[in-house]
Amino acid sequence: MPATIRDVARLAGVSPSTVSRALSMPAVVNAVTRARVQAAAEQLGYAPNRAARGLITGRTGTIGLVVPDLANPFFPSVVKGVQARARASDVAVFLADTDEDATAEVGLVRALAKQVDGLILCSPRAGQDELVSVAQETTVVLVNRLVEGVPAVTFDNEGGMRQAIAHLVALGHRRIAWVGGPQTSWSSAHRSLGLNAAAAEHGVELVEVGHFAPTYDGGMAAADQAVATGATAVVTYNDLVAIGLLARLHARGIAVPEALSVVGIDDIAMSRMSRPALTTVRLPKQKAGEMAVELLLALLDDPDSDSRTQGQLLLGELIVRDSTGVAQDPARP
Amino acid sequence: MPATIRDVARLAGVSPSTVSRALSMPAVVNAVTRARVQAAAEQLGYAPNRAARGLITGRTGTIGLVVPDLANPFFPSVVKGVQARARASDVAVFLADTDEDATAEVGLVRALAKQVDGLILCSPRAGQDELVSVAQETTVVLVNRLVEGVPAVTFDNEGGMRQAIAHLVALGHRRIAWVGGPQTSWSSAHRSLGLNAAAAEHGVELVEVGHFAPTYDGGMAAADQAVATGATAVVTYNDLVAIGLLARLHARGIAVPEALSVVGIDDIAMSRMSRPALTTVRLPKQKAGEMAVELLLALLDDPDSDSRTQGQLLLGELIVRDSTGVAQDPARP
DNA sequence: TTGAAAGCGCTAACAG
DNA sequence: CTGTTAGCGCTTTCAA
Repeated sequence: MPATIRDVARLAGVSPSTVSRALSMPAVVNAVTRARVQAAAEQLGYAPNRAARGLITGRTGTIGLVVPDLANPFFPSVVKGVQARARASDVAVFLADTDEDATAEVGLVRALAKQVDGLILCSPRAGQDELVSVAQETTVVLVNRLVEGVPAVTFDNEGGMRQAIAHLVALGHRRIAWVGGPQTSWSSAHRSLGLNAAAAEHGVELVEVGHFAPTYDGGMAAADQAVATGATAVVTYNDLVAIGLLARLHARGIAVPEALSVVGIDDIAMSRMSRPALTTVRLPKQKAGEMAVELLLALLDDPDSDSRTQGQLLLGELIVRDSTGVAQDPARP
Repeated sequence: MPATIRDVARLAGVSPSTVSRALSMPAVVNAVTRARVQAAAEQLGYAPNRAARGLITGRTGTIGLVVPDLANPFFPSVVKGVQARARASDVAVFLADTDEDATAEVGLVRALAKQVDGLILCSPRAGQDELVSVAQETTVVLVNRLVEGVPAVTFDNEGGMRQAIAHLVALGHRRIAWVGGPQTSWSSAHRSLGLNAAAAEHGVELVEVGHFAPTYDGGMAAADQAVATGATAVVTYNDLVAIGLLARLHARGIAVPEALSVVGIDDIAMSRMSRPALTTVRLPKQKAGEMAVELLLALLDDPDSDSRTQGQLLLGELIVRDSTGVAQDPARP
């Protein structure tokens, strides 16, 4: 039986409204009354009932976070960031995992929307139109996805790919393969763009070897095609794919980095632990989660804030490990 | 401006209470009225306001889930299970990550407790007394931790260890090392117990090499001591430790499984991907999450249910991969 | 600066 | 089976 505001009021010898004010607009009540109220609240271990407050303010103090698959190590990092930042502002987080099901995602989002002040959708699989329509009904912040008119926190895919190419070119690679992610993936498309642009700038060849699942098995599947391109280096859609690719190369006896260099993207914890350790473009995943909350809270406080159109762009950082090395000189085979 | 129960009532030409009943106790209202109400609700896209409902029923339709560290691949699996099962019963999940901070954990749990119907604490780091005290204030289900009088879903550590030992003994190992987890870890203690019992039964030696962080780095740190025991096989606190240990063994040029066999516990996704692939005891992590929700909901419906005392014990399953092999015959060195 | 009163949206008695 | 009434705990006018 938790204490109510009336219990506090009675104990402090004031009215409930004064208690309410003393606690949420302290500036507006007399210092000594305020002290008395605070003491009473303390003594009773009073905490306002959020449901009751929400009923009247229309705010729940809760945000929703939707991710495609927690088993993908990319997402727990983002979730941690969201959590941490949300807690700092005393907002609770509803978490939902869609299991990579774009259809279920939309339903889930709509259901969640009614219970929260705002939503963070991380790498949503839904179509653009659906996202726009959801964004019209609720305050939404996207992470790792850009949709016209919807606020978002994204990674600088182009810049990251530019760094990867610069690194490989510096090592002497002249023919580089790209193992793309899912056909519909927003980030895969942008990574490809950045790669092509950077390759063109450096005057090196970029060979795309199609689309694969963003998983270990996807990487296993992609390996042989990557090898067949004759490239001396491969960049993959993400680290999981790179690690799968590494496994298949090992099975085939193809040495990394001696015969083929491999670069991943994300810098998940596993990348450090792979053999050889994986060169990758680190994305500030946790930071992205934090910024998404920040943006969402700002939007909630001031819906007309121009962050609505702007969003945030987070830079990636090239992490060089053992999976990239010097290309053989093609003149001396 | 979402539709309220009065909007629906007006459109259906009935009173708000009838709408309420038609929607939450359909059996008790006339079929044709019910149909009319349902149609009206549908048409207006009506969804009951949970806060308002909670205010009166005292139920929020929300449970809290607390984990020590989402970055540890064990936990996302549990979370997925919790999610899935909770969604099936239309309850939302508040997720909190304590960052392995036992002190913060208690505060977080207490704060969360006021906003939810019940709590699931996964591998809590808090002390036994604190857990008991929390359990007195709220409905709590523990996962992967046993505390007298608090309902729990746990894994059969003893049984799992028995399987691991049986496997190693069958391969000819006679001296087996155990790399323990954190000193205060409930599961580490029980795994040690099971290992010792099984070793005794089989008449083989078990050597404990102390306590290490339950991480990749912990495994790196443990490797040399494990080797120094002269054991031909090592069982580690968890897969992450095993994989770190594998890395250090590789660096030292110690072949696995030829020179040393390694067994992990958990079967995280990474275990399949390690080189060599890791033999491990698979724990039904997702299942544990599902069962925890199930138990919690049962307790919520019937607080006197005797599941309170019982809890659930989930069995582990030995998964044999390449990291275990036949021991050398000590007679023929 | 404080109190009284009204009401957020819903459900639970209690009549009818 | 259905409507009326009251009230969950809180915030917010409106007066004092």
